[in-house]
Amino acid sequence: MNKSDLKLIAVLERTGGFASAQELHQILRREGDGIGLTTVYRALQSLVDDKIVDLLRREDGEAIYRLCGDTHHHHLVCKGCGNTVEIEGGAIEKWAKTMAEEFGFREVGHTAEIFGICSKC
Amino acid sequence: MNKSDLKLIAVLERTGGFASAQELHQILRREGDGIGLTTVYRALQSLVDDKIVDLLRREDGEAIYRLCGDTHHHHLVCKGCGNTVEIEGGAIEKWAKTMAEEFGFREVGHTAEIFGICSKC
DNA sequence: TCACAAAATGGAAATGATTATCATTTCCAA
DNA sequence: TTGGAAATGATAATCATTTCCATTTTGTGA
Ligand SMILES: [Zn+2]
Ligand SMILES: [Zn+2]
Ligand SMILES: [Zn+2]
Ligand SMILES: [Zn+2]
Repeated sequence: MNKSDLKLIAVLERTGGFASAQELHQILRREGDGIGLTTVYRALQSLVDDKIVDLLRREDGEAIYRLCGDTHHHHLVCKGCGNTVEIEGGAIEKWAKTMAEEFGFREVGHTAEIFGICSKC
Repeated sequence: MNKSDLKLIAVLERTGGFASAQELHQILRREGDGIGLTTVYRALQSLVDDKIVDLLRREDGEAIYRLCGDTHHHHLVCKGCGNTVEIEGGAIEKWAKTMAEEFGFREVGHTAEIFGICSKC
């Protein structure tokens, strides 16, 4: 956990929601921080490894990042404003386990996200 | 539905599982078909629009495609061999709907995939 | 405080998937 | 047959991400 990691955590806290590496880099630059894009990518990768931020993908495949709680969870994301709610996925966990057993899969993981338009939008 | 679309459907039928645009292009080229990469991308995009193929993403964000049934469903994918099972997600559908209602979201969609190691691997 | 190795940093170039252009070819209905 | 629309594919352009590498910063023992 070095200086750059902390900078990224700070900006993610400030912005909330998901943002891409490029966007986070621009924000920091705009604020006068001379951090390099390479360092932004490195810090984000490190934070993902440490499970401090979530990585998921926009529809076009671009990686987006968000500060997250420390427990396994899923997201409800607004396609309008990007507002995000962390939700708990009891039903999913059970479903994934059941399906995996039924078909004889092991070392099982899963992804599940919900997206729509929030009440404000 | 033009000639190229049919070629792509044919090769996807033959290979089964997911493959990237680049991989599908290589396969066709290897078989002597002079189809261009551009056309492969166009055909795949068109098939996705028509809901004839599924588009999902590798961990690195690369798009992968697979011929699929015509009803809403999810996937159980082997990380070893790529073998894929279409599964039905009743629990997910209910979960997504419930969560969306609880937080006042509308026009709701969702993604859910399970991945692991199949019994053969 | 000083010297020095390890870690961190950032700019530039490389990579690789996807998309945009555009000239040419194929289709097809009149 | 013919004129225009649709399809095609080579090439170039985009754009996110990674690699490389030289420089700077940091930490530590003498
Ligand atoms: Zn919203
Ligand atoms: Zn889960
Ligand atoms: Zn397998
Ligand atoms: Zn579903």
